[in-house]
Amino acid sequence: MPSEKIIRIWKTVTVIPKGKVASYGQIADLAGLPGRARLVGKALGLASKEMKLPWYRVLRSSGQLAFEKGSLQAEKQKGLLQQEEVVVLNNRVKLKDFGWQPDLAEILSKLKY
DNA sequence: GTATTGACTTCAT
DNA sequence: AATGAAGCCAATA
Repeated sequence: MPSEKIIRIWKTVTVIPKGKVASYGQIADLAGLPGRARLVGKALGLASKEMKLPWYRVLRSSGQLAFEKGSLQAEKQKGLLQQEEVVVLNNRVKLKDFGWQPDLAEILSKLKY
């Protein structure tokens, strides 16, 4: 069984709005796990199969996709993002344009601490 | 119990 | 812009 922390990360990822992206660190923070960016990556890795998570909306803090350019996963992620009108160029997204800026109400209503 | 490993981040070259 | 080192800490081994 996954730990509570992992579950919380999954829930948090679910809250990312369509057409927006968030960084691993940001998700960690929102999940109440500051400094646990790497755990977010691990959580997504566990969930990638079988679950319907918008894992592809999670990027590095730089806006870079977490996967190597040209990799199967990177291409797949790019396609999924573009399906949501998110522009991906040279393996990266402009956070200035697509970065998610959550407000407190949105988080509280969907996560329920 | 210690050691290594990350779908990371930040700061410093 | 591109590395690299250090920091991070739960999960694995």
